[in-house]
Amino acid sequence: MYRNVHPIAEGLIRQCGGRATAGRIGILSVLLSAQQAMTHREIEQCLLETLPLDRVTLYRGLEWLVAQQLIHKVASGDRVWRYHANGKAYSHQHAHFKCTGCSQVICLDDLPLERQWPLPSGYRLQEVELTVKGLCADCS
Amino acid sequence: MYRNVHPIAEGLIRQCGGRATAGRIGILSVLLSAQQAMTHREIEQCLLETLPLDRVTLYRGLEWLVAQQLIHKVASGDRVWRYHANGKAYSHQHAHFKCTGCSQVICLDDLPLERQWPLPSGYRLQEVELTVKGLCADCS
DNA sequence: TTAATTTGCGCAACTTTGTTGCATTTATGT
DNA sequence: ACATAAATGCAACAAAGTTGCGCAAATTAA
Repeated sequence: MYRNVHPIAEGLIRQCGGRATAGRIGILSVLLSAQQAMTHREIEQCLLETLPLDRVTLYRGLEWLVAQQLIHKVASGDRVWRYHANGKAYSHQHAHFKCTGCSQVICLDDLPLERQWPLPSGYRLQEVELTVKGLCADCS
Repeated sequence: MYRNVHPIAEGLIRQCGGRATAGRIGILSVLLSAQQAMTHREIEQCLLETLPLDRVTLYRGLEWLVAQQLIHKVASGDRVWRYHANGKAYSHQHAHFKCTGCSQVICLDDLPLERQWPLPSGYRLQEVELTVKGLCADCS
């Protein structure tokens, strides 16, 4: 399935001036064709048959892709990072929904985070991390 | 400093019908007199001289206090739980601010979380986790 | 096309955060 | 003070993530 996006992934990586290695292309392809944010584990599992990568390589690949802003990291409250490809739709700040049933994480684009958040005086806002938890359509 | 709150902590624990052990009283006292949410590490460090607790005991003490709703857990995106005493002000859902400079976490009571969050149809909301990141007055 | 160089990969070992099982100790009601 | 249920401490384990280093592969230069 996600093989279709290989050329796209490779193009994106080359545009960043980085080496287009099998690992990076594979990782980015998985994330590009994923519907939700994925954990390190899930990505590893997904690549297991076609491209078995070392844990460390996967971590470093993800780290690099985040640095290039091709993907972004999501902290969803269970001490595990999740990763999601940055489509045009996701280049801005956005909230996430985490299903307490199946643990899947999706992006909520409709939630406006660019509003004013009242902070104590002297405090400066940099980023807003909003995770709505609940049950998805399948689990409820 | 936090010795003053020992009797208060003990009272709160007894009200829950739990054993008033030195460990629980110590942990709750630290959190009651803390200005921000604290990590397991910070609490351990804080008790080191007066009441050196086993790591596991501390984890279990915190777990119990959370179950009794005397304290609450905060997930602040760095894979580390933080704990904060539940004053009256904190018994409702509220947001947190995490300083990207000094990593301290404070509670933001003014942010209304009880508003409507637009979710996909079929999705049911359970809980909202909102962390605003930025620089605190000291770090900016 | 080949050689040189830079960059990424894989392995092993380590760290941090948190959990589980079990024997011992302690708080509390009688 | 005594019995007992519950909390503690120890050891071992587990998951997520990081670091160092030699080797291999992707670019670049020749």
